Amino acid sequence: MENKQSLIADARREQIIKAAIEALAEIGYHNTSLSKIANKANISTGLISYHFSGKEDLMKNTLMYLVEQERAFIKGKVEQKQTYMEKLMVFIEASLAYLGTNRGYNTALLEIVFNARTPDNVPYYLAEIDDEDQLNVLLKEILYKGQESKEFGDFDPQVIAIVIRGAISASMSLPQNELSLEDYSEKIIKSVLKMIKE
Amino acid sequence: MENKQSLIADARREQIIKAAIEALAEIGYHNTSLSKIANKANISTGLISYHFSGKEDLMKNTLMYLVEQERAFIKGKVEQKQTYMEKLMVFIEASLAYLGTNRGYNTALLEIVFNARTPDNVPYYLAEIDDEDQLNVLLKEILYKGQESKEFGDFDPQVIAIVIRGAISASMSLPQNELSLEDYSEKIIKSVLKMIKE
Amino acid sequence: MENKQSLIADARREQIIKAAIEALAEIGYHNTSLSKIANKANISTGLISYHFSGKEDLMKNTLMYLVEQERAFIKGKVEQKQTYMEKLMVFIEASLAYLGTNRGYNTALLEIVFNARTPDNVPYYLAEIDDEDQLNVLLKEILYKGQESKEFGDFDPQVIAIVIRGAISASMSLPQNELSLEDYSEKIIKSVLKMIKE
Amino acid sequence: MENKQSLIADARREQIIKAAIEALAEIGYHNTSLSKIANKANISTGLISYHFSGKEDLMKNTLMYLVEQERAFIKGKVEQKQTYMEKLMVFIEASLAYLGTNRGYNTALLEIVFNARTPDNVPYYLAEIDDEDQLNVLLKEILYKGQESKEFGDFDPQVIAIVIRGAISASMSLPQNELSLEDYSEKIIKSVLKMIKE
DNA sequence: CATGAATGAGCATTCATTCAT
DNA sequence: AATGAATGAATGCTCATTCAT
Repeated sequence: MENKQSLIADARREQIIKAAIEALAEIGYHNTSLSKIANKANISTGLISYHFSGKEDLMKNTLMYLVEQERAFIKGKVEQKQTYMEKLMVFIEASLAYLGTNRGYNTALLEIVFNARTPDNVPYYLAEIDDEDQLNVLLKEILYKGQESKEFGDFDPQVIAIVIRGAISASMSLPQNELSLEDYSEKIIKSVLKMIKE
Repeated sequence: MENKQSLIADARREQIIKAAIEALAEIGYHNTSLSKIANKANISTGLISYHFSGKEDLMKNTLMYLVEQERAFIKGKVEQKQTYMEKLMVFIEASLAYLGTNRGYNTALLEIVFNARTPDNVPYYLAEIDDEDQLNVLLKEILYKGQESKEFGDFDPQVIAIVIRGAISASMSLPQNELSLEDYSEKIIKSVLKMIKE
Repeated sequence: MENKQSLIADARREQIIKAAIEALAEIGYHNTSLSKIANKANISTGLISYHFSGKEDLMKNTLMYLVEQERAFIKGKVEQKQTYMEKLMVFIEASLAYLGTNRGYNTALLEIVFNARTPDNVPYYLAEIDDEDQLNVLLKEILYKGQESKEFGDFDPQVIAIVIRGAISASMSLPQNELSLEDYSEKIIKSVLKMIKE
Repeated sequence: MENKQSLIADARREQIIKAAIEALAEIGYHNTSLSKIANKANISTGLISYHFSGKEDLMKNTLMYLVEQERAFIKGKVEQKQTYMEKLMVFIEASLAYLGTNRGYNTALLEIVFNARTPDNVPYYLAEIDDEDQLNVLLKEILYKGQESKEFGDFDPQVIAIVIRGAISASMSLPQNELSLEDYSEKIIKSVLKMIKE
């Protein structure tokens, strides 16, 4: 019985989260009210408050959902490769591809990260939210092990990780007409290789 | 007469903008109301509406102010150098230094860019607001002319510009205790040099 | 269940409308704010916005309510009469009586008609709001059928309708001490009869 | 010196009043703010407060101006006629013609009469504003003297005056496409003659 | 006589949240 | 589990008025 109810509850929660993502992508964080989300999900406002302890809780859960989607996609691609060089290349490729194909998800994520704040008013983009960003952990691991296995040369993995992730994020502000995502991907990889080469 | 009055108005506008920056940095865009700004500036809410046509107008002007501060600082440093190699290095150095010493200004800028929207609901971070980001123009110029003068090797200036600016932005999320800004700056420069070397 | 809830909502809407009428009659349209109406109804301001989409919507509904009250009263009296002559006389009589006994309602109606504007800024008193004024339709019908049945003589029903309704409206500005409503009613009827006599 | 200043002041007052009339006709009383009037007149808001003791004072003066314009026009026409019958006919004709040619003025007048209130919150349309409406006095005089001179039959001049003025006011809500003002004028006169005939 | 800076109150509206049902 | 009625606070904004210059 509890199981069944829990299933219903879980489905409801996901339904609400998906409605939230849609709203965030379309109208942005600060126009996204609980009642607009409720509208999109065809449920009552009160029901959201029943399933989430408040707006902040909903946003935190939505963010976790979005992060998990991206992480799973990229991790899946990386695990299919053997060498760290390949893993690194596919990490960059997959990251850019995910951003390219899931504009809405990415917009929603940005809206939350740059707008939501913890109860003590720290913005998410500065907060050391729970466990350290898992994609960063993955990337640093690739770089570190690539050095250990002598595939890569000498560099500070933490710094290079930041540079790579910066380059990926920056792709968002690419002038879309001048440079295709594929070209950008290729060129970024080439540049990164120069940085990590022996 | 007009001059004097205009000076008063200009001073007021700057006072309001500075109060807005403070508020943005402290409590974030979506908690920053006109009345909180007015409070900080010790003036009435209505006076803000008298000097700016609305909240959006105030935010746009605040953004312009912030961008101009940063641009002036960095451009000043760059112009003191002769070779493009030096110009590039000081561009990165100055950018990171500015971010390090003006956390509040940078936070305020981010809050606006990622939260404000044009009247037709396009977020600033996607909108092709006014002329293309002037710092980007400056950076691309350095890279381009450095290639022409044979100081730099072969690469796509636009892509490298994005990577560099991504690395600079990403410095914001540096784990502050593990790596000093100076170290980061040095290491970034070293990595960048690898990318642009002949 | 739905029925019960809907009844609650309907009762609330009528309560709000009645509070609006009171406020309009007492302090006039442009001093009648939602919060003053809320105060009169002992509810919160937000609740008005919950039941009506905005001030204009509330005013439109209030106007419809007022018009319907008057129409129902007069139409009821008219239907009790057989000949068109009698119908016409009772139309005038009832109109004046309604105005006399429901000063507040009539004031509220005037306040709305002469102050409210459609979203495109057309005043209600010029706008071809919904169907043509139903009382006018009723009056013109009486005049027209009275001509057909040879009870009345020859005249333009539309013009006479305007004159009659003008005379009724003008009663509002009667110097109340010099001439009683009953006397006025009687004299108006006598004059009107002269106009429509064969 | 005083004379010259007074002339300037008078011109200023008229300029402000004319700007007010324009604003009232275009956007209605409740959207007409002092600053919008000031804008139209190309002067500062404060100057209006200098020449009029407040918004109510300005509106009262604007109303007086409008009433005087209409009164002068109609009285001029009436005085050119000799018999009371002719005077009556031209009174109606001129009233309707004035309304037809001065829509803006008439709209402004309505906006004031139905929106402005005395300091003790009595609406102008109910207030026994200063001297009794001068056009009403003129009309009653025509009717009364016409009876004395045996041109007209027996009726209550006050009641007939109200009816006539009601008919004139009602012309405002004439369906403009179906009936021309000239036709209406002619038909009204014919009907009125029936009422006052011996 | 005229300006423009400034105030403070009031406005309609939206929102997150609560609660009885 | 779910609804919809209700609250009270907050928001951006406009306004009539005042006042030093």
